Amino acid sequence: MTATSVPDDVDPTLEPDVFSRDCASRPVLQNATSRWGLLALVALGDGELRFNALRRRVDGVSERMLSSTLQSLERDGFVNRTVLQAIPPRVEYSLTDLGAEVADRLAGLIELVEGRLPEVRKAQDDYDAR
Amino acid sequence: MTATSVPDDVDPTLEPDVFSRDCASRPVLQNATSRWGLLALVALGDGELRFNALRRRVDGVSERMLSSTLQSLERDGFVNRTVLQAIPPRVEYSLTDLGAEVADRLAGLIELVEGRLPEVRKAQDDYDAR
DNA sequence: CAGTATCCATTTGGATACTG
DNA sequence: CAGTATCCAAATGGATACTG
Repeated sequence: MTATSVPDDVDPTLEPDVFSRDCASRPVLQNATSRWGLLALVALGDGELRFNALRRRVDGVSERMLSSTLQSLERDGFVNRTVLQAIPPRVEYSLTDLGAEVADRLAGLIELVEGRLPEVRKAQDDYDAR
Repeated sequence: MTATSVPDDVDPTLEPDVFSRDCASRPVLQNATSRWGLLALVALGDGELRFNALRRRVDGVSERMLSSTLQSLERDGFVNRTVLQAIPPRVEYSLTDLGAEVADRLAGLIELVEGRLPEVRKAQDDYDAR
């Protein structure tokens, strides 16, 4: 065994391991799977959308939360923000290549959960009945 | 067109649509993709674990959060909780069939994000440099 | 239209101590 | 060992009003 002063699970440049406390992938995953992040990514998977169109699609999201969610997704490289010079202002949101891959996986997850929802409801009813 | 007093996007028994505000799949997805729910599910994908073993695997989770996370996952039918009568007490956590399918998808998502982490870091640096 | 600013309520989450 | 109970700090999230 060789002695080392650099434990793998703290070095951010080698072999990311999400199970380690400080892994950089954790906050990225949280942005992508957050309440509104997940829905925004999947909504954009069907094509680019402007701010208010996206807000209508993601039913229930406030302006503030959609705005900050999109900023996080843009920062992580999942979403492109394109400002079109015009009056009134137009801003188009679209997925990057990476964002599209993430969105595909999330769409699969949603499809799975929606499809098995009766099973989930049953489990919930059984659990609550105890 | 036929008149109806039951809009599809509010009736919870037909065609769940996650984009609708009251869709029952939303809280289920949030439990599965929450900060600790995602890690617990994927950790259990490698085999059943006892409470403290799971806690060690999911680095950084508190007892309280792991406990409440597991309760949510059990309620939704993703996790089985088995109490083995013994002293000291033993409780085994494992995935249901549905939980295993969800965990597979989440593991794929994690693998994707970990693998593309350099790309994400680059995007973050570019964004922060503005 | 596409946000930002402000304020406030709710939720989440962590530390610690304790129990069967 | 496998939790629960309590307390408190911080983050999340919503409503509303306002701006370029």
